[in-house]
Amino acid sequence: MPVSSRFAVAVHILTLLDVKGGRPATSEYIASSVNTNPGVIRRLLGQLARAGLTTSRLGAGGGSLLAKPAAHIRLVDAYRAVESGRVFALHHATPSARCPVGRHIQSALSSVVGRAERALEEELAEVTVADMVASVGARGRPKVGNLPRR
Amino acid sequence: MPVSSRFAVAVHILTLLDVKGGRPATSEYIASSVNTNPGVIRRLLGQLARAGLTTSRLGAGGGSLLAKPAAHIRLVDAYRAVESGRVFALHHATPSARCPVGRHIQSALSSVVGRAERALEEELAEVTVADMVASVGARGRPKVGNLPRR
DNA sequence: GACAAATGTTACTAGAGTGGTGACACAACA
DNA sequence: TGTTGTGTCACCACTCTAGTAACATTTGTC
Repeated sequence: MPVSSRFAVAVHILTLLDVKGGRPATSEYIASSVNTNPGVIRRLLGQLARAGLTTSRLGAGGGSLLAKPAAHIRLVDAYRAVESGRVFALHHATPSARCPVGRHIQSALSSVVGRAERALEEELAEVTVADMVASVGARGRPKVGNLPRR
Repeated sequence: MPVSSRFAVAVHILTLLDVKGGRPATSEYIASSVNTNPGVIRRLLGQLARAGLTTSRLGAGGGSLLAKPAAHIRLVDAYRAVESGRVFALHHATPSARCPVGRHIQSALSSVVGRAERALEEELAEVTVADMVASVGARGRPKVGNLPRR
């Protein structure tokens, strides 16, 4: 399964933005914390902004900010913003319609796969960016979030 | 997220093997139902056999069989057999240790990601190959399985 | 008004993973 | 002994990822 790190970096970005607490963070600054290239960060910030999770200020003194309180941003929001949302693909070529299994396997599979993907997203919906800030332990400022469950 | 169809094809194979009910299925036959190349099927069958889900008979009249009753093979077994089991990757390069967020984000993330992946696998553990046979509607032979939940 | 600092976007690249294809040694049955 | 079929390897084209560079545009500051 080709696995991407975009979700991990997106959560890192959002956590960092909250820790900065209102001061805009430049892509250069974020990139140095993530240990990657500013271009990669800007690409992800573009997706997060399109999803309404971040905003940015152009020009000198600019940078990115959270678009809403960290306690209102769930990790599943970041996930949907930067990933396709599909963990599984069905068959590339449609199976043989002459075979009883081939004829119905895809609809049977897609219901199972849908439940599994939903379970994954529900788990990501339980955690907010504020929770991440808390569990990262940066920051004294009292946050709404509590530690991740369990 | 790079998405593979191996799980879908693996479930297709297992379902087909049970429907054949004890008669060995050749990779050629399976490939024609899946609508792909016998080589692809053999590659997957190798992984399924290594996981103890299928066996095969060499030589003329040979082919593949389920290694245990369909009701005892859960879809999560197929998933673990043919996929990496990782839906998410953490950062490629380790984040900056000089940043409080960078220092702790990976351990915080891996616990969240672990829970999400576990939730996905738990959902796949609820369904057996026998369930798939039933919901595909092939076969009158009474099976243990019942229809997928919900 | 000019300069510097940032974003937003595009394009290119190397590397990895996927699945399709062919080839071939080996095993088993008739 | 010939045929059938597995198991395995190698190769290829395609796609996705992330790293990198470049550049127009916007904004703040002197």
